[in-house]
Amino acid sequence: MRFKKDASCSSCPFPCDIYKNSPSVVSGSGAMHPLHVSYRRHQTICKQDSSVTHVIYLLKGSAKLYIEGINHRHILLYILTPERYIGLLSFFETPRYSYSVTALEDSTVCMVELDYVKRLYVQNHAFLMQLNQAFGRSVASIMRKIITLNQKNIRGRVADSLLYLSRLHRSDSYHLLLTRKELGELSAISEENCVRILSEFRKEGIIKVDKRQVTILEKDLLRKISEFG
Amino acid sequence: MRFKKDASCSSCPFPCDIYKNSPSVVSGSGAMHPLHVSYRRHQTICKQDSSVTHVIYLLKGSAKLYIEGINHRHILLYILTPERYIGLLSFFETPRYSYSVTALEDSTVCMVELDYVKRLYVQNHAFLMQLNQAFGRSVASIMRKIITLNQKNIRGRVADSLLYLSRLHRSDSYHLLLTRKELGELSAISEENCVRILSEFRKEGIIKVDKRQVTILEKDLLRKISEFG
DNA sequence: CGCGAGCTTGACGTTGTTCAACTAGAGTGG
DNA sequence: CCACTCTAGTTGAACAACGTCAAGCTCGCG
Repeated sequence: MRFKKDASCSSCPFPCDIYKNSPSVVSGSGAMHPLHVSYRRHQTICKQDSSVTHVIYLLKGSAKLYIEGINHRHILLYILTPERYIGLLSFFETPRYSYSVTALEDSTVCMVELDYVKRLYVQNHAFLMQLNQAFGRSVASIMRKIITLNQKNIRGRVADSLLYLSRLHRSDSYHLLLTRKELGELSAISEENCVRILSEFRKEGIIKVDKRQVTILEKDLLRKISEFG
Repeated sequence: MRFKKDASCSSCPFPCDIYKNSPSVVSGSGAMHPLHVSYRRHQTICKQDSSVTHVIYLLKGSAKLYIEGINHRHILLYILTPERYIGLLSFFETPRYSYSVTALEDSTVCMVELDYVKRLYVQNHAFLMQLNQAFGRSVASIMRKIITLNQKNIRGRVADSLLYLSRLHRSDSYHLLLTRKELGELSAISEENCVRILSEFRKEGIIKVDKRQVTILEKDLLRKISEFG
């Protein structure tokens, strides 16, 4: 279950970019009507093919962004952490989401109506450029993902995922937010092979794994494996 | 080799979106300075990792957009035909291209300085939305591509590519602009397997192939193969 | 205590890549 | 005009990489 409540931005503990860039009065009428919504692990924040009505901003927690393919097999593109847009890619897009987002931990988001953001967008150059740049970075990262998934072997792809998570957590030792199956989806491999590679890396002394706690011991080696080998 | 000449938009035989959306005077000074450039087959129009300085608009010919991966292996994302933006994805992006574009036929493009387009962009809502929507469609198509490349077998991927080209040419019979190797890159498979699948499809009576001329005979069947199997 | 979710490992079969050899046609220079 | 060379296309066979299936293990929870 989830709760909703109207939020007032001036009292919001997590003032977001949209609020920061809002003038005191947005012409064209209509107020912001921000809506804070909480989700628990496994709950879907937005669903592929459903219509895009709000810009969603992640305030607390974490979530996975993935595309649903054939037979509902998932490919996990990246993990969202505060404070990032969730609805960003789709904001510029056709009216429907081309991906799904699901909470990994209990999470809170702020939803702002799309129309409001579009009005803000055309009035505020700085905000416009901010959105566009964030968007551009997403595209660049998707391009890299395509290369990784198609041209690296599974060891390289798992190494990539582990390094990605290390950057995300800003530490060489972190708690995996993902199950083995999800880590496999992030690397576009089967759960079984994901486990196998983790075991290999552990036996080779490259990483330490205790349940979901991962520690990278040989970062340079892992980087070499990620680059191909 | 390529030739350059300054062009005047009012006399341009291919007036583009940028021109159509330009007011008579763009405030903030600076004229448009459009530049028409011709390329021959195999010449590179823009190069992955080089800096983005112009918005490029394809006027005549055709070109392939691809990302260069490990060991210079290419993945062909799509084919550009008039009148489409080439530099579009990168316009919103970081200062460097995340892909390369190479002419498939002798082609002509129009280049407009990025700064000019950015000024235009913030002044003209309609143009802004036009760009954003074109951009959004690109993203949606890349998402579908990821699914295709990762979750379909090679028969399905080649079927996909043939159907894609059929939509592009608006005909069930068309001249392949691509070599077998390039058709393989579009499907992210090896040249040899690409040839093999084409032969299979031919023997099964699904397509007719005479050198580069392809005719789809059993479109429904091809669609089924593309959907998996 | 039993059950289910997450994790782990081995064995096996399929899929797709790579290597190698060969053909056809187009372009080039003696 | 013919030998040459280069590119594009084609096919077969060997091999490696992954996915799938099956079995079992652990831990937390009702």
